[in-house]
Amino acid sequence: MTPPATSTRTLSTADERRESILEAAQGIFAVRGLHGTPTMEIAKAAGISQAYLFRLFPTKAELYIALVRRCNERIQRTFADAAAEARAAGEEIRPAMGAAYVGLLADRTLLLGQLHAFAACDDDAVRAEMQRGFARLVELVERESGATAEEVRTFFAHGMLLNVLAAMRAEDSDAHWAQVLLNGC
Amino acid sequence: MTPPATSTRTLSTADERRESILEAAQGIFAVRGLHGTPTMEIAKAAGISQAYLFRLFPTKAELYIALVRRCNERIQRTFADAAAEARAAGEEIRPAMGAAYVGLLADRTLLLGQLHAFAACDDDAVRAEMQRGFARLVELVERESGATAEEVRTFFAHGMLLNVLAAMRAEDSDAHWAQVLLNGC
DNA sequence: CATGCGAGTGAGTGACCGATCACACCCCCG
DNA sequence: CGGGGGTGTGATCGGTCACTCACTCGCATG
Repeated sequence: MTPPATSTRTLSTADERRESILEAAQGIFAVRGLHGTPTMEIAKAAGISQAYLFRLFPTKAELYIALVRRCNERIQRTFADAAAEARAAGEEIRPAMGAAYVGLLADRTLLLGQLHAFAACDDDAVRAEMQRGFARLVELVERESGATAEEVRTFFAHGMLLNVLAAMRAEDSDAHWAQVLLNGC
Repeated sequence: MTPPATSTRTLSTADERRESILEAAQGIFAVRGLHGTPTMEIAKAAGISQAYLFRLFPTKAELYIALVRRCNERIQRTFADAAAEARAAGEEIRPAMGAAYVGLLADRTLLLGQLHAFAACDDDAVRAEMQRGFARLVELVERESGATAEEVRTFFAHGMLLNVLAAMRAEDSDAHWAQVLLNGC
């Protein structure tokens, strides 16, 4: 069933392929979004044929949703880990979650991917996945940080601002507006 | 040149058509975005043939950019008017801009359209237009309201949060996360 | 070695979409 | 009334895209 770890396989298992496809797809979808990126580009980036991509993900939409779920789970896990570590070390939770947040910002494709996921929310399945992700994340932040509703709201608001600033490439601009809005990151 | 106002014209001028196309396009593009919406749908919504749409806007991208510019100008004008009115009435500027802001929120297509415009920022021309719009808006808010950089940042951050909440249809949800994030609108 | 199964692909197919073009129609002006 | 310029359309084209199918190959097992 499971090949030994020392195996010199040239072929991958389907699960390994799915994972590497999702990894490649994240970088591609993050630039042009669900409707803007052809499946051929993703297949190329993943190093497989387009035909095989469609065997592993029966539909472009299903691939996209799997990617959205993966990103949401990654964000969720990052925050949960940070909170758990702080709690175990007897440190304050709130700054730890802030730090985890800043760490996430380093990944530009995550921010852009999230923005495109919001834009793709016209699709029912995408919207359901995003709502589910937000629900879990808000719950986690509230429970772990003990912040008030207004604090939580401002926390997420600044996150969304960073999404759009990433899309506009504010970091590459030294214009006044970019300085003002990016200040504090 | 200009037809008399009492004319019983059945044909429109090109400028009138362009305007009604942009009006129709806003509602359509706001749902599925630049890459997700076919030009045929816009032509249908505007009540003209697709061929004529392409005569009035030589390219789908140019139509989209004209729309983005129109939206930006509308936002800009709304804020400027609110500030001017408050100033003339001797009232405080900052609450007036907040009120103008809330008024803008009533138009869901404006929020969704802006979100899709951010997502379309991979296109150089779209990004340039959005940067220009943001630059002018930040400048206006700063100058008129006299807010600090941090206040301006938080102001825009909450605006961007409302964009994504509109995309996720948080207003139609009575879930906890929606209550928390929408509270105060 | 034989055989069976999962990994992987080249070559399509039908549908759709952006863009074009030849042409019809309306309206104003001399 | 005739003609010219602006409004508007039907038909279509070239290209692209999501998705399919028939097929090959690699590898573990007996």
